[in-house]
Amino acid sequence: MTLKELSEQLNVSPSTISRVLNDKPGISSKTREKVLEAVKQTGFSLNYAARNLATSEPRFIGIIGRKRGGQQDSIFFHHSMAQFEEYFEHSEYQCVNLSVYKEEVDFTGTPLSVSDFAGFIVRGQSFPVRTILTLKQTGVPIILLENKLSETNLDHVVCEDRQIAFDLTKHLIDRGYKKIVHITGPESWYNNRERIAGYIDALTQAGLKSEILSMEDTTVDTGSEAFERLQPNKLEHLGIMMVNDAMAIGFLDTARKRGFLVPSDIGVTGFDDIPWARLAYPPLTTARVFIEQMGKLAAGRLMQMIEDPDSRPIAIRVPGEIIIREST
Amino acid sequence: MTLKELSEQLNVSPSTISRVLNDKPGISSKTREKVLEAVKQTGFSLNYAARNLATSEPRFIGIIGRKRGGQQDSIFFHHSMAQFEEYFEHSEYQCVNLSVYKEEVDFTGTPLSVSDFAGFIVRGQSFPVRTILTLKQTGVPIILLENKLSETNLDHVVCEDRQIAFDLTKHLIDRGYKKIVHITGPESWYNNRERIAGYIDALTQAGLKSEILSMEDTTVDTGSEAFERLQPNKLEHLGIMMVNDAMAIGFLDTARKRGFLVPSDIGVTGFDDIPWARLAYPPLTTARVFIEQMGKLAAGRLMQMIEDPDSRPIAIRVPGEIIIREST
DNA sequence: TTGTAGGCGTTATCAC
DNA sequence: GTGATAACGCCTACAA
Repeated sequence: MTLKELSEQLNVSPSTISRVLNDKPGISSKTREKVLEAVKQTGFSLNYAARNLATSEPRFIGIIGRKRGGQQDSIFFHHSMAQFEEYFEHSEYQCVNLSVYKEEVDFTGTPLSVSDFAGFIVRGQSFPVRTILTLKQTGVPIILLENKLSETNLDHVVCEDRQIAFDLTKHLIDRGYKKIVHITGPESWYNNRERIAGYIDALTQAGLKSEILSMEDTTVDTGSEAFERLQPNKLEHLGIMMVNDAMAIGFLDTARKRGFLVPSDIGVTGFDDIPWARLAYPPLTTARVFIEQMGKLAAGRLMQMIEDPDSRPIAIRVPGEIIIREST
Repeated sequence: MTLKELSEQLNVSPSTISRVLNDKPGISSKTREKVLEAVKQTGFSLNYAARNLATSEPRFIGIIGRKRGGQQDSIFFHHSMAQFEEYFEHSEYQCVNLSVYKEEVDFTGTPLSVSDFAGFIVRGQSFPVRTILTLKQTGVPIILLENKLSETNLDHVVCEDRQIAFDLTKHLIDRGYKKIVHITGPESWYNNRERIAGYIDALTQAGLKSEILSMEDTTVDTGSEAFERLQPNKLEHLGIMMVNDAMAIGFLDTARKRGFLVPSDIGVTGFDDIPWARLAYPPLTTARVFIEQMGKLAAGRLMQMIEDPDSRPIAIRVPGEIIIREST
């Protein structure tokens, strides 16, 4: 059904209905109610295409992340996606997931183009800076979630990576581990760099020497691999501050297979508190990151940016929470 | 840039460019190439809204599932979503996730309406039949993934739930467990019913008595709870055929805490082979379900249905693969 | 407070 | 083979 058809039924003009449906002023409450009632009865809804053609106001929110095919990302993906969708549900915006396996966001051959987007949420680390900068040049508001760019001023929502890493490291020190190693992923990722800084802060404060092992990725498998590369011996009484839970769980698994006792021979901390962390054996000491809250904050801030395109970029930082279990 | 603007640059009419871009016949290869070249140069792309308004051809694929807030769903969600998106990437269609917490799909207040959708993929179990039937009445092609409706003939992609459940149960019998219990979720879910059938098939064949415990949900927590409800004793030499991995992992965790040895006191099998199954302690015997492949099949079949709306509904069934680890 | 008319960018139909 | 023209359904001046 079209506006015109409905208007004929109601003996009003299409514009009147349009005004009611767009909450425009200057309509008598009597007609307004009559229209609203009829809309409800008939289940009428405005045609997106026609509407967008007339106003050229974009109605989509693009959620962008890089798919890495790994399992460790799926929980974060799911939880933050759910927050975005919930936030924009029944708003005038529709979320669309634009995550790609490649390094570029590419609309060719796609029904949508950049001009259909009111804003973008860019999730996570594994995106080249160049790609984000290209996106920025479109002029569409962008907010980064779990990332931050030093190259340019972009709104972003991150957790207090550095502080949390500091706290975790300090916890290992307090537990009395002799040598404390940090195992991390690519240093091109913002949060890895921050966590390294927090680790070093804590060691420096305690007068200990730092040792960092960087892996190519941050999966369960690279966690296992890290154990093999490290070749720990029990006398070292090692404390491991892992950059995330998935790696920590892989590390724990291999340590157990090699006959190491956790936490007595080696202590391990994770980062994120994914649902499986408490089910690891032994249950993983880690830091809870409030990803749902962060997702909601990102969506809310993006909405502000859309409504007020001139607002200056801000940083939103969400604290974490250390959760001590039996792996330390 | 608009078609008209581009046409002025090129000294051809808008219709000509439109024809080229839509692969219509009746264009000299010279003009065709000239246009294609200019489009590439300028990065021009057709306006979705205008295009849709003119053709009224829907360009969206709706992915529908019910969000349950649990973690156990996220891996399946992520993996199948990734397959849909990959399949429709650079097609004329755009995937949109319409998953909801409620029981209805509701477009009110949303920029999109039913008429924007070329097809729907309905994922998983936790949707009332009524909702799916309502959706069906729109006339838009629908395919069910990991579900099947006896109420009506709908295309669907499922795994061989019954056969796999049979194989898992048989494995427990072969391992010599005395009493074999099946722990499942709501019987309103298609795959739970199928798995129960497979379990009973195997027990009947072996001349054993069945015992089924149904829980409200199929999460890690309900897995733990199932252990408490069952109150096993070691003399029973129990084999547990769990309806999924998450529950099995919860069960294992609690069993260990209560001092039970797996697999000697109790044997446990999962279902799905989620990435965490091999990391459970002990590593979980389970059945691998090829969710990526199933997602791709669903997308492909939906595409066929869109192209040929009269094709008769079919069932696609994908076998699983038993993976024996140390929990049995 | 309400109605009328023109235009948004594309496609389809018809004419050349 | 190509160009003109009329829709598609909605919004927004402007008119009443």
